[in-house]
Amino acid sequence: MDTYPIDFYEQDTKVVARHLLGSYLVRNTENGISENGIMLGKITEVEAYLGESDHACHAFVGKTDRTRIFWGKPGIAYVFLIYGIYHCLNAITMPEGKAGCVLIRAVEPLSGVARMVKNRHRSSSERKGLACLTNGPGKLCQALAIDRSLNGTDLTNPNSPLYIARGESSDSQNAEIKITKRIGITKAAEQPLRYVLKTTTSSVHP
DNA sequence: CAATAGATCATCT
DNA sequence: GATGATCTATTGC
Repeated sequence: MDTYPIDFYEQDTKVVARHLLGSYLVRNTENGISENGIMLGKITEVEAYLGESDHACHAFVGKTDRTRIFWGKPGIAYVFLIYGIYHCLNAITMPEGKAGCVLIRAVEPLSGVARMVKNRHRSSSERKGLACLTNGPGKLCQALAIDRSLNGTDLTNPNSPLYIARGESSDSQNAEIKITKRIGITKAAEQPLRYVLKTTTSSVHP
């Protein structure tokens, strides 16, 4: 699978966000034993966080131990703990020296699904089916075993335990993308910076 | 079904 | 000592 080069992530955060839709999130847990340590999902929902000027972005507060990564190399994973329980995965964007990131909010499970179910091991999630397995930032991190130990991972390197690979048609996606306000934030909540793939296999009425 | 309370901790003041 | 870029379980119509 082809990863994106660094200059892909150097683009404007909104551009990167839009193009990450339809790309693949690959988790390689490489236990050295079985080659089936790979879990794979298609990115279906993201949000853009625009750096120092964006009140909702962690980088808004300036450089601290936690946020310094924002101004570093693009194409790097920023993983943080939220509400003391769940993790969120972001890809750092913009050239070195400028802050920005894209939050991965949802993926469609494609490979290694059994392991994802196991990682989540909620009895209720088995009842609700696959649709509820990775359709939230905290959920997908749980399913793909993503935690703060992966903070700083190079997402452009296919040898990383976690990386992002190109989708099939990054061109003709414009018509399939829905843009809405970001979810779950209290600051700068009005801006339309959430990007959703319309091809949501709507799972209604269980 | 819609609304909401509670879990739980790294980070920053 | 307060605060979340969330999720689940529970309550109340």
